[in-house]
Amino acid sequence: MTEPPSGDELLQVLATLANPHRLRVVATLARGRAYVSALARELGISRALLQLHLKKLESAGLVSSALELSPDGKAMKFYQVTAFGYQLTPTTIAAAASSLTTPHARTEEEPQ
Amino acid sequence: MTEPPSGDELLQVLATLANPHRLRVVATLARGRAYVSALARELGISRALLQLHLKKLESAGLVSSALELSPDGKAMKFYQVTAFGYQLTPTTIAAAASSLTTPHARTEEEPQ
DNA sequence: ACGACCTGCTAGGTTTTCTTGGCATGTGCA
DNA sequence: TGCACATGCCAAGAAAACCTAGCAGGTCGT
Repeated sequence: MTEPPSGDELLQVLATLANPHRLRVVATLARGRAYVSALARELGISRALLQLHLKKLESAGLVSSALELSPDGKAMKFYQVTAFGYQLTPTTIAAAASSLTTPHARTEEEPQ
Repeated sequence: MTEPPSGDELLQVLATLANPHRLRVVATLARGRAYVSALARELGISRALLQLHLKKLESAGLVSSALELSPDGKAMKFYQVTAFGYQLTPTTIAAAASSLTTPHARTEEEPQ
């Protein structure tokens, strides 16, 4: 993204991409859209597993989906990558980290 | 980095940065080097926990350390960020994913 | 000797993530 | 009707990550 992401957004993107399956999903979709079952076959993983990974990728905004009807009437859900772009440097991380919502038990602060 | 990272390298970097504590560590070190105990106090986390995070960061090549002796003879381990830079786009991910060696990621040896 | 600093390690429990297998829905076609 | 294909969801075990508490070592100054 052109504007710097919030800490939480960056964290979600990083956590989402930090998985070999999801990395492959993004890589495969980068070469063209595909529907779930076909993608599962191409990647050699189960459909249930792929769906969970796609769910995470979509909730992180890295892929998007569109439910379409094939010519023979079957419902098929197509996924495609979004045009995301994140720069990972000490500086960009420093900027994002300042807006992290602390998941910290001890220093839990209340908005006064 | 300037040349495209391997899939495994990218995966390790992503997994390492996908943690709020480690994100804060990088952010803090980006403003200047620091030694472990001081960094732990500044971040408000235990030293043991910080050391584990620093270990991961260093093994991913995101920070580096140098053991130095303070003027009064105490050994202090200073950490600093490396000048890393990773671009995260569908294209760069597609390039990296082709060199992934982990469908089920079991590069660890069994404890015995 | 003691307290205040610095470092490093690890066993253990908790929490989160990952993965499988099953079951549900629906369509089209022989 | 039965088969092949598409979708979705969830329970529960397996695996990995996380964090704490406690141990060890060291130097310095009072």
